[in-house]
Amino acid sequence: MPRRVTLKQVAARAGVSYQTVSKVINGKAQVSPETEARIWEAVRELGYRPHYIARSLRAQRSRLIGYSWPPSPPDQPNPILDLFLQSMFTAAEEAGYYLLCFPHHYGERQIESYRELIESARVDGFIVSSVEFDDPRLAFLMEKDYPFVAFGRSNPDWDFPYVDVDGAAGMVKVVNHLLERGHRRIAALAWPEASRVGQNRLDGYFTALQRAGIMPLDAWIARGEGRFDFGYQATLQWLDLPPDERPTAIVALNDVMAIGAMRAVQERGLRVGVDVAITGFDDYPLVQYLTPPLTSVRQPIWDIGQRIVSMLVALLEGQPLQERHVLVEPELIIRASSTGPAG
Amino acid sequence: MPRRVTLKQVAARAGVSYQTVSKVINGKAQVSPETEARIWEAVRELGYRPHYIARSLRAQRSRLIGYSWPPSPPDQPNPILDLFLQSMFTAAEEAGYYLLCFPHHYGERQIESYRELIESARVDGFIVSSVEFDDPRLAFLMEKDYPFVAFGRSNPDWDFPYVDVDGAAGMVKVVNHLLERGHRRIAALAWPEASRVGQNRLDGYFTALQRAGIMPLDAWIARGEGRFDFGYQATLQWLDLPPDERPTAIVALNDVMAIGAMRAVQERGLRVGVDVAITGFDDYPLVQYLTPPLTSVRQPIWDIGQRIVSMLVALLEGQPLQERHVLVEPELIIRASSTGPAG
DNA sequence: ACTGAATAGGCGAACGTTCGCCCGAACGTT
DNA sequence: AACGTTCGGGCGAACGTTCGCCTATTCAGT
Repeated sequence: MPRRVTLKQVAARAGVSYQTVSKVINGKAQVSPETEARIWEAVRELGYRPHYIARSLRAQRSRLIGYSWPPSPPDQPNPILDLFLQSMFTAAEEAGYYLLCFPHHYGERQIESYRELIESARVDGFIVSSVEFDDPRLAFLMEKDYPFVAFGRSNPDWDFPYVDVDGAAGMVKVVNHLLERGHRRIAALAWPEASRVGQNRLDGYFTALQRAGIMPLDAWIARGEGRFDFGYQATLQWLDLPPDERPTAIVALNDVMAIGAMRAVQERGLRVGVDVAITGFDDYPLVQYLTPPLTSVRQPIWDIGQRIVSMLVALLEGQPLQERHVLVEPELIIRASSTGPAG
Repeated sequence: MPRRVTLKQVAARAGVSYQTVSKVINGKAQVSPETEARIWEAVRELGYRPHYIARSLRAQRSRLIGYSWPPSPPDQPNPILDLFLQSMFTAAEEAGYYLLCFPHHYGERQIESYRELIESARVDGFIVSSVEFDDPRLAFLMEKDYPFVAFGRSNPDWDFPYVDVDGAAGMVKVVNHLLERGHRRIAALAWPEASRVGQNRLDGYFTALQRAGIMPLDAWIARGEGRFDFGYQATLQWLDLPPDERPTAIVALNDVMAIGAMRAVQERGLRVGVDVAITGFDDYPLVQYLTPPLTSVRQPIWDIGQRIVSMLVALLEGQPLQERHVLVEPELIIRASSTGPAG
C-alpha cells in the first residue's frame, strides 16, 4: 500500500494551513488568486485525492446508495438487471455517489439488512425494487424517515417517491394493436391476483377491450405462475374451445408464458401469427430470434434507472423533488408473432 | 435522522470507559465476566451498532469490494449477472464485506475509475471480470500491488489470482457427446481469433476431435462476431456443401449463434436434432424452451462467485491462498437439439 | 513481608477530514 | 483620527472509532 497523500502534505508544499487547502478544494474559501493557484498546483503535483472515509466521517454521509434485489428463479434470470444497474451507477457516479449492493433476505432478516446499513451509517439512502403491496421495506424506511426511491408502486395510501412502468398503458398498446388487426376474441395469460404488477397489466387489457366495446369471456382469462408450462397448458385448453369462442389472439403478461403458448399452437399444427396471434411482455432477450419472432413490450429501463437515481440524489442533497411519482410508458415492439410472416 | 448511539453512551450506561467497550466488542479485552455482561447488556438495550465509517477511518480499510463490468449489447444482456452478483455479495456479507459497483468506462477513463477508488480509499480490493489478453486493469492493479481476483485468465506470463471456467473442457464434453452419437463431420461456429474465451473453447473442439482421430476440414470452422445472423449465414453455407463434406453436427461457441443455425436448418426443411445436431454454449435463459430445446453448456456461476469472493477476502485478511488459480468445469446440458425428439 | 506476574481497565493519541470562529491587515467612510 | 467592513487565512475542535501503553489491584510463590 503506497503512503497516502494527505491535506497536510499539500498544505506544507503550498505553504498554508491544511484547513485552508480543504476550503479551497471544497470551493468555500476566500483566498487570494495566487494562493489558490499555489494550492491547486500542489494538489496536482502530489496527486492528492480526498480521503473519502475521513470526509464521510466528518460530513456524516457516506455518499453510498444501497440497493438490493430478490434473486430470480434460476431458469429465468432477470434480463434487465444489467442495464438497470449500469444506468443507475452511471447516474450515481456523475453525482458523486456509488452503489452498494447487498443481499436480499427473506422474512425477519430482510428488514434487518436495511437496519444494519442505516445504523452503521454505511449508506445515505436506498433504492427499492420489486415492490409489493404493503411492502415491509417501504414501511420500515418511511417510519425511519430514511431517504429512498422505489421502482414500483405499492399501497396507494402510502406517499413515497417512486418511478414505475405504466404496465396498463403497455397492455393497452398490445390490445389495440391486435384490435386493429381485426382480432375480437383475445385471451390473456395472467398472473395470480396477488401480483401487483400483474393486476396493473391486466387492467390495461380490460380497459382496451372495454373501449372497443368487447366483453371478454371469463374463460379467456387464465391465471398462473408465469411459467412456460402454464402458458402451454392454458393455451391447449383454449384451442379446444368451440370455434366461436376460441381466441384468435393471446396476450401473455410475460414472455415465458407467451413462448409456452407458441409451443402449444405449433404442436396443434397451427401457425403463430397467422392462425393465432401471440404477444409477450418484457421483451426478454432472444425472443426476437424465436420462430416467429415474438411481439412484446419493452420497458425504457435506462431512463428509469437514471430517473430513480436523480430523484434519490435530489432527496439526499435536500433539493425539492419536482415529481414524486413518475410513470413511464413502455414501448410496443411488433414482430411476426402477432402479424404473420408478411409483417 | 435519529441520533446515533455511540460507544460513549454505551460506556456511560455500563459504567466503564468507552475504550473498554470497544475492546469488549472486538473481543480483545481482558475484563471480568460481570463487566463484560454489563457492557453487552448496555449494547443491547441501547441498540448500539458500530459506526462503520469511523471504524474504517481508524482501521484504514473500508470493507468494501469494488466491482465493475462492461455493459452488454442491448439485445443480449448478460443472463448470469444476476446470479453472479447474488453469489458474490452473499459470500461477501458473511465475511463482513459489501460490494461497491461502479461504471465501466473505456479508454483512459477505465483505469482512472480504479485509481480514483484506490486513492480515495473507498475499496479494499477489486473483482475484475471480462478479462482480456493483456488487460490494462490487471496490469494496473498488479503494478499498484492492490488486491484483486480476476474472473478469467489473461496473459499467461502474468501471475495473479483468478477463477476461470474451463471452456476447453466444456467443449470437449460437447464434442464427445456428438461423437458418441455417431457424428463425424462436426462444424464449429467460432469467434474471432482475438477472443481469449473463444480460443479457449475452440481448443476443446480440436482436442476432442484429435483424440477421436478426426481431422476437421478448414471449411468447418467459421469465425464471426457471435451474433444470430452470423450463425444463420454460416450454416446456410455449410448446408450447401457436397453431401460427403456437409457437417451433420454444428457446435456453436455461444447460444445466439446456435439459434441462428437452428433457424437456417429449419428453413431448409431439415429437422434440428434429427438431420443436423446443434449445440450452444452458456445455457442462455429460454433456450430450454426453444423448439427443439437447445443442448448447451452451463457454468457453475454461483460457485464461481463464491470462490472469487472468498479468495479476495483471504487476500484482504492477509491469509495465504491455498489456490491462486482455480479452473472450474462447466456442465453439459443435453437437450433435443442434439439428440432428436426421442431424447 | 517482599517480589513478580497476571488481571482488569483507564487514558491519550491518531486516522484525515470539515466546520465555525477568530484575528490581523487593508481599505473606505464619517 | 476613530470606526466599521471586507478580505485572507489560521486555529481548535469534532466526527466515532481502535490501538498501544500505562497503572492499580490481586494473588501465588518464596
